[in-house]
Amino acid sequence: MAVDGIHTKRDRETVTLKQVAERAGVGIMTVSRVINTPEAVSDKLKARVNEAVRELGYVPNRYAGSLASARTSLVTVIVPSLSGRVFGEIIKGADEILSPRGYQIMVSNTAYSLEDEELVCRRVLGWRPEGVIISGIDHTEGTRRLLLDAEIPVVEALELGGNPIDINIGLSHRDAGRAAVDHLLERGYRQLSFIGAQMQIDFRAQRRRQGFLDGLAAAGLQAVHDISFDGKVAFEAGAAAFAQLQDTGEATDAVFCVSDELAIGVLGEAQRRGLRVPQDLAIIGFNDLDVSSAVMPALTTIRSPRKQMGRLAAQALLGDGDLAKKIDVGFELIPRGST
Amino acid sequence: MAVDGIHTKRDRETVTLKQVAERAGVGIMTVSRVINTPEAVSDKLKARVNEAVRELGYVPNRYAGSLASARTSLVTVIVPSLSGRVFGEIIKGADEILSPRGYQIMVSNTAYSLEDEELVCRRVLGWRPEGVIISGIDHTEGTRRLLLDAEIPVVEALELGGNPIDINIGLSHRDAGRAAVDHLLERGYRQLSFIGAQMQIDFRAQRRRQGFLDGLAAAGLQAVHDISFDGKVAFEAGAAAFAQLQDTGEATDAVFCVSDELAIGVLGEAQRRGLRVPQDLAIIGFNDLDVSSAVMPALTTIRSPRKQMGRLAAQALLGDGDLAKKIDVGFELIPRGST
DNA sequence: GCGATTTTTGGTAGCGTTCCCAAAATTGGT
DNA sequence: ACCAATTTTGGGAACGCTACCAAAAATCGC
Repeated sequence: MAVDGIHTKRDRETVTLKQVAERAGVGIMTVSRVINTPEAVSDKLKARVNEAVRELGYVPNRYAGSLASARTSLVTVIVPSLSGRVFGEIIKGADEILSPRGYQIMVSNTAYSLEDEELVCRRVLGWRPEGVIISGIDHTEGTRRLLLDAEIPVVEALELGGNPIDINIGLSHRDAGRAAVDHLLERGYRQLSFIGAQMQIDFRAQRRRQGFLDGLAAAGLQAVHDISFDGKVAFEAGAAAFAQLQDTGEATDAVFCVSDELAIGVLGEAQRRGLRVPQDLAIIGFNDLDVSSAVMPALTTIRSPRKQMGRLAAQALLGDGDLAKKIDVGFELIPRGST
Repeated sequence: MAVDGIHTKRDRETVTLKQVAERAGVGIMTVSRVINTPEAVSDKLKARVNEAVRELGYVPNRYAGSLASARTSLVTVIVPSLSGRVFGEIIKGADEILSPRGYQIMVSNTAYSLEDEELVCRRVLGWRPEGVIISGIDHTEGTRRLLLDAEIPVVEALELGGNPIDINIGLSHRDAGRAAVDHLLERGYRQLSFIGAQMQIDFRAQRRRQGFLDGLAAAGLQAVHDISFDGKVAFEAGAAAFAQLQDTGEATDAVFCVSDELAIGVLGEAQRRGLRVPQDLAIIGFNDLDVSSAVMPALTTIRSPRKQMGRLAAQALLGDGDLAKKIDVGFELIPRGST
């Protein structure tokens, strides 16, 4: 309990191994062993040491330990955003695997900027992680260089493709976009539109859009509207984009939204305007958020196994089994009421 | 790039200060200065050193640095869950303040268990954080002891009350529950019910319920239903709980849900059963998720300033301004279409 | 009961930095 | 040009722990 904020001096007398050793009347190494390899210490001393540890409230200093042993038990996860529901699940999946194995996760976010990613990467490598999980396959040359030089396993997660630094786990967002069109076409819709947001910074979203456009082209069609909303991905953004689309342009009978938030916003706005979904307007999203099945009609969407990707990424870092260097986790189109 | 998973030996030849110093033809301390206090080094040497740093791809080792300086620039945030939207915002708020000041955040989760919290706490203190943000005010004696002994600023966030370890930032969940009843009563509803989930482990939810019951009692009323769903907080849980409530019990004309997820689930189920909201049934939630304003009718709910709490917690750790030891961030009841 | 193993314990030398101080180089005044 | 004051540079001793090896204690076989 400090009186006023963080203090920087070495002013708190920390309890060290040596103090515990003195208190227990044993050598310093014995204390170290009680903590790290208790099976190598006699029961008698172990009891004495544990007693001293408890009395003094000793907590081993990881910096000293890691410096001496060159092991950090740290894995860093680099994501574009801390707030999204999407990345939380990746982190959770990875943590489920890593925590029980004694690894600590350190999360850093890049705010969807490749330059920031490089900065973050450099900063984070100072913590000498034993593995890195990083989002996406688009990085600056500097980032690639840093990661390569670190000589630790690196998993690029979420998207498949490019020239992987090391291990790549994800799915083809292009194929996902394509699957969305195919589904809409199959259902008989022909006036298709696209709604995205923040498209300049989200490469995966760009690829979903591209897949969508390609699919349309393959069917000899063109997008009626191809909107990228400037604001953040959010429910209101979807509503606003759809309002704009309806007010200014030609009629559309199906919309592919780059994410479920937008799709649900579109759904709300469409209903407000008296459109019947899916009769007058079909809507398909991407992500399968938990809300997506709760809205009415439930949203047709494409689910990516996010938590699974986190788990696989963690396992790949640990060298579990003989996981491939490239894992396509695929995606699943979930047809529901909105199409 | 490692061939197969994390390797533990000191087998990768790391670039150290010394190597950079040799390369640049300067003393080791000069390199250290170029990195930490560049203004104290002549331009000539600075250039030479930076060149060497770049050529060798040197990244300072934080373990050595922290061990020597007794500064870690680390702040840990302990939350009950990694997946919820709620805690992500706290973390984000804290990160917004701490990142620019050069602090790294380390997040750990307790899975809503006080015992795990103590374990997590002990583990995390090994990283010698310069401050701790921990969720809630309920902790084991051991946790309190650990945190007290660490002699670092500790912020207990999210809820106000108890006997704070150090700094306490939050709101009264009891008052929030109370506000919910008052609102419903004022709107003329009299057959009030409560729906919660995972109530045994979520102390804040318990207090909201208590406030609700107290408010009812104060008005000389009793809850028609008082349900705690066993599963996780989720949309379907709300739907299931409401279905159960409708099928088995007396009529209710208003429901207070311990969280918006449940409330939205209730809303969906009510509509499916042909109930008009808010005429036949009023619904009020807690949290004000982003979906809550997107559903139809929009959900009346109670908003807590989550991101703000994260920011304030971070500022309190930094000793910014002269923040009080106890900050009530309050809450806001947002009346919308569902009541 | 005694030497040969085997198990348990402890000392010492780093790990890669920063802090503290002293030495060297630069600057300024006259 | 010389001395004093100032700025810039570098050396050595921590920081708290683990790896490695040697010493001590316990165990075993006969």
